[in-house]
Amino acid sequence: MVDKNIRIKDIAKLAGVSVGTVDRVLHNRGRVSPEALKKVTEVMEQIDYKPNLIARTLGSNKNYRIAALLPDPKQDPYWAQSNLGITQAQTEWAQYGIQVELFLFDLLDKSSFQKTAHQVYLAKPDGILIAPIFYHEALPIFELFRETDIPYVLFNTNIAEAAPLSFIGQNLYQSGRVGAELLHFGQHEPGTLAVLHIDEDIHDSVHLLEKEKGFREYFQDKGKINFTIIDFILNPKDPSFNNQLEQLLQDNSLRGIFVSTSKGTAVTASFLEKQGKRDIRLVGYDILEENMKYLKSGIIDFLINQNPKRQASLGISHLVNHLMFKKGTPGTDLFPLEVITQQNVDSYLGSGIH
Amino acid sequence: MVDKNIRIKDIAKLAGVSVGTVDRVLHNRGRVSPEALKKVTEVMEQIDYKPNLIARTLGSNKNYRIAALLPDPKQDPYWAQSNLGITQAQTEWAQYGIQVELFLFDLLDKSSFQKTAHQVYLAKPDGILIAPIFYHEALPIFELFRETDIPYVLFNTNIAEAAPLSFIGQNLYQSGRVGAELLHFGQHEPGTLAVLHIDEDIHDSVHLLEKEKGFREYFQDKGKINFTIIDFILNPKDPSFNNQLEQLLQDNSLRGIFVSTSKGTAVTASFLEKQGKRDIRLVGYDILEENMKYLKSGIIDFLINQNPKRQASLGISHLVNHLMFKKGTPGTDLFPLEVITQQNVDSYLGSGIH
DNA sequence: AAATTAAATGTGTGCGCACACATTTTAAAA
DNA sequence: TTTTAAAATGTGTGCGCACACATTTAATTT
Repeated sequence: MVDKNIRIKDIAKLAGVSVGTVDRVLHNRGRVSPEALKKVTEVMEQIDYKPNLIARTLGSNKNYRIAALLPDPKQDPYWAQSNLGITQAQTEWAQYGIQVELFLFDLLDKSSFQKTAHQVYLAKPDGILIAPIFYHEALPIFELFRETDIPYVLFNTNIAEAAPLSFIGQNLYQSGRVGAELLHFGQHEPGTLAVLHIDEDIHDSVHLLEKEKGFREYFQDKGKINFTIIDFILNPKDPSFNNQLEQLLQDNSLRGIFVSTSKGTAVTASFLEKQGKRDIRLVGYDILEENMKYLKSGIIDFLINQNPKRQASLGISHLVNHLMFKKGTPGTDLFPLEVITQQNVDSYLGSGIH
Repeated sequence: MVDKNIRIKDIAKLAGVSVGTVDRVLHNRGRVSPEALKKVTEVMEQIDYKPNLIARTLGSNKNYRIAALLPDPKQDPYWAQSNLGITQAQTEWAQYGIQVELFLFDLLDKSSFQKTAHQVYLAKPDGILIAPIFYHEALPIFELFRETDIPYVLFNTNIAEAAPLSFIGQNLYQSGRVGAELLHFGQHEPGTLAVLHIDEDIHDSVHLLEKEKGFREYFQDKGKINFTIIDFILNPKDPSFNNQLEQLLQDNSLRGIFVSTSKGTAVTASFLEKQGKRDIRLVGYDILEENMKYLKSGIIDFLINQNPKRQASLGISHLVNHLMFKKGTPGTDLFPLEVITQQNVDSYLGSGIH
């Protein structure tokens, strides 16, 4: 038997007050005399009290409702992954009185985002997880959330002005640099490198351009002037989409393509396969079913994993930590820029936690 | 307010017995009549009861002692990382009455391993985390542990006959394949590829040869006969060590080197730097301080991260889950084969969980 | 049938905390 | 000074579970 951890009761005894008073000081609920406050804080300074989070949760037997606001998973396999992460977190925390309500909006419709966000507001949840992919529409929503003092966690897309409880995502600039590095690696011949932003909507152009910035600056820093970098913003729904890609392939000095979106990666890979262009290096995003197929067949060379599933599940966990355990959460949680190859992709599929 | 989770009390009411009886059934402590047992199990089958793990820990207010058996962290930065993971887990769980005792042995001395393992046995801990790097010496130790019914978790090195609570580590064969892939990538010229096993002791030769097997089979599967693969087992303490490496570099068809150990990676990188050989691709293991330096300067091209820190901390967590929460743990927890590059290495340093 | 023992079942307490509520102390008003 | 209100402090209960212990019931023995 070793020295047990210090309890509230111990602090109370040391300070010569009751547990109630200590409790009031700890949670600054007021109704404490200056003298009592002084005595308790003095003890607290000497002893480093770590509340038993397990007992805390049990003691305050509350039920929390968390709202998750994200694009409809049916529209995009990327968001389907995010949704999976939320479902996973949901079942994990269900037994502790945490319920997660899904609020889905149309990926291609800004007004749908606004409308659904308002529904979240009206539902008055205890915490919110949000993927704010529409910058301008999101700003007033955050104002709303702040008014009601509901803590909110951002994931996937960061918005500087949001001031959330925490942001979970990746460093997009650095992500672009990694993409550049992977395209550049072992390329000895000079030539052209293309950056493709393939999206049905231009909503997160800022988002994508951040990656491109990193991509370009990588080469600037390397001082490699023997590569010409070109970029395109393409809409796969556009009738001229295929033509545009074909035109790109006309350039037979084309060495590699960096696609900034997960969906675009599969589209480009499919196109390259049909054209029989196996010598052009392709770097894209995320371990989606389709991407994995092309990775294994060698069309895609590298994927950068954004880990949407874990981003979402960790977002819920952060809210739970904040609400239930009253634990501090990191302001920003930047995920590693995981490089996925043909040979290591399977090792990423197994365990969910990593 | 939603439907709360089912409690033991609820099951008792449904089965028409007392909570004590349900408790006895749940933990099969015996002293239950066949009829009562039947009634309870019937209810249990209909209702899927999930015990409140939080209340469980609080209820059985036990203190657990966990022993961690691993090489002395002072001998090797790799094991220093493992040790860090243990320290981290230690502080995380300390407030819940979990204490972790370190048992360190000499990395180069098998008898030291045996002796220290015996000390662990005599200490009679409630759980054991062990890095069984000496195969033959470890086998009888496991026998001992099994006799006393102390649960033990293996990390770093897997031993098929060990039958542990769980193993935490990586698929070494696949790791070798990833190494091969990274060496092969973008190599158009035929030439020689070297596999280097650099270790002061040959203890985990099996361990290392598994990586080499994966490495070789990668090329066999690709049908690439334009690469000659050679391998060396080297001891950095050997006076002829430098000579042997120099001889290797004589071969100017040498395209790349795959080093199977983390320490060996730094040693090789240092050698290549001194020789001014920047055109030879180098793939090694782990984000150690020294390796990072060579990665950033471009001597090392890729590192495969074994994540010793997380392996160790997760090992402790698994034991805690087993002992304290009575949760099931996965029999094997294979970590992803993380590919570390110049551009993504920093993203791995920040957050500890990932 | 009463006494003894064993098996089965039920009850009560505490883990550390949060929070409602009771009680005491102090200050302000009558 | 007594009454009333407000502020400060203390006490008690429950969260869900594990586990020790008390009680009841059944099976043996005397």
